[in-house]
Amino acid sequence: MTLRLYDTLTKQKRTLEELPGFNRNNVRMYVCGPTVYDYAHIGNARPVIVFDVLYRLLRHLYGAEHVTYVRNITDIDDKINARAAEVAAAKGMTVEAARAEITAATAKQYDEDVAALGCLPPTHAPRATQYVPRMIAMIEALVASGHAYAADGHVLYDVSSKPDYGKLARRTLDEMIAGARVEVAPYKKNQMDFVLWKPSDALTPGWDSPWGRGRPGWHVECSAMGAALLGETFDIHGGGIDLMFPHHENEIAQSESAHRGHPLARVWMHNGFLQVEGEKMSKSLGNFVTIRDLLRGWRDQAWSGSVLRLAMLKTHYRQPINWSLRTLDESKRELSSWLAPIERFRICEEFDPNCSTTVPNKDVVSALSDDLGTPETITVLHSLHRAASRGDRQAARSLGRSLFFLGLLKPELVSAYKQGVSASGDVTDQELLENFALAEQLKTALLNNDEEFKTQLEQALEKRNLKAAYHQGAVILEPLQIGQVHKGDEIREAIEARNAARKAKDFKKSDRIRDELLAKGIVLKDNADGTTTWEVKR
RNA sequence: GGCCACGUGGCGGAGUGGUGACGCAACGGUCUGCAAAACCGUGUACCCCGGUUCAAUUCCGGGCGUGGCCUCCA
Repeated sequence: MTLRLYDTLTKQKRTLEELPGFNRNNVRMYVCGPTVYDYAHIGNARPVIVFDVLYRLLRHLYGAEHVTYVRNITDIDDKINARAAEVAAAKGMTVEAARAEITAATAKQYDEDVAALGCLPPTHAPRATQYVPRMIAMIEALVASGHAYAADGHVLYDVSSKPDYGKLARRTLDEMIAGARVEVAPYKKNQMDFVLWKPSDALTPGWDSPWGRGRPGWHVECSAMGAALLGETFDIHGGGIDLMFPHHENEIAQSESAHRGHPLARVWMHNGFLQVEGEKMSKSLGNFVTIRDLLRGWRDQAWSGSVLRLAMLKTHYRQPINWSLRTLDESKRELSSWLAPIERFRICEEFDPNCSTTVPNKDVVSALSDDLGTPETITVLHSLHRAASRGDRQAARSLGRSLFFLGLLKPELVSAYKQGVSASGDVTDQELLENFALAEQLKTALLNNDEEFKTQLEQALEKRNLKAAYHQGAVILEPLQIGQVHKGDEIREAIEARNAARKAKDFKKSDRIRDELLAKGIVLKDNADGTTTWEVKR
């Protein structure tokens, strides 16, 4: 299987294995991670999910031990500093302590959010603060080679020192200057020169350097971390399309200049933007949605991380995506329909919940190998589902494995199946997903010591005849003990009474029972095998 | 103002120079006492105007619309 990926730098699909220097025993990917000063929003979720799928594909193609994935955490940043100054003043602590507190808490939240979306942890998640000496060394090298200059406490990259500056954004220096709308700092030689190092005052976190106490510029953080963990040239560099300029352009300039012209990445990948209900997502428009919001409940519904993930993968990663309730709802429907045969054939029992990967269907691999064709992948899943629904156990197995591979079927969900949550016969896949979403929320509540939210969720579970058991940070849902009076028993009794009436051909009575349940929002289904199941009316 | 994407049926969303992916919804059918579910089946879609071509939704040019970048931003 050859992997082809669209390279933003050359504007064409490249076959990874044919690129000079590619080594299948050492495949390296760098993706720009979050700046940790606030909750991650669903726009942030897109690259994380997209590149997680790529990471999984690379592990499958080349072996997990041969793939290194770095996703950094930016914990040096002026937005963070601004917030740190506020917190420091309010709590009477140093700015450095405040900065550390804010970034640690936000990074933890980020990890939880991303895990809920079914993403594997990257091989390395370096923090900028751990690499300041590397950054200083890189800046010194740039000054020494004439690509950078110190001025007025700052160190700036000299864009005129690199003739091909602008090659990623496909803009010449003249075009950039023509379009620029920013005031030019007086110490800059060229208008487009960007900061590698800037001075910090007493109220701003800073590190000692040859140019005085200061802090690195944003772009150099990624260049230094990438080089430290992946070497001068690596295979794939990813991120959102909005980072293409200036961030990635500047990374290229710095890294290539510091590394004797060696290219930074063999392939540059950029995911498209996300809108909410057709509008740009912004706090001022009031349509700003964080990952956390969605997992806790959005538009009066709890959404499982798997549903969000599927909704994100329905659109090809380079296309713009419109985030809407309708798409989420459809994703939920599709995912639950896929789970039906998996449950019926007890496919999950074949999986090892501790195994992070499993062998997917070959058509899935083939679709993904053509520039991450997730829409085509979903088509494959549908056709497997169709075959499985017709009774093809092999197809059900392949579907299950593929969903597992794609991160759409999580080990925890497998555990839930194994725990028999769905085996009682009166829980549908639809509900199972909802239960699972509750379990995920519960996990979040636990991690945040949010007792109120936890109690609220436990009550919601109780209404569904479930209770939560906690084992080493994992949440496992278990059916309530038999003997307790709960809704499920009432429904079961009603179903039994109705089936008795049906047997006696007293359809008037049986229909009345069904109507009574319907009035309570319970829909009955008489299955082909003679059993009767119920679900909550949609 | 400069640069760049995108515009496909009721909805989501692929793809292609010439027999209408795929899903959701809708409609018809099969099955079951009836429903529901499940299964089977059903669609004269490619923003507008020119051009190239035997043939364009697909290529080229122009227009309109939406969005992004040029400033922190996934």
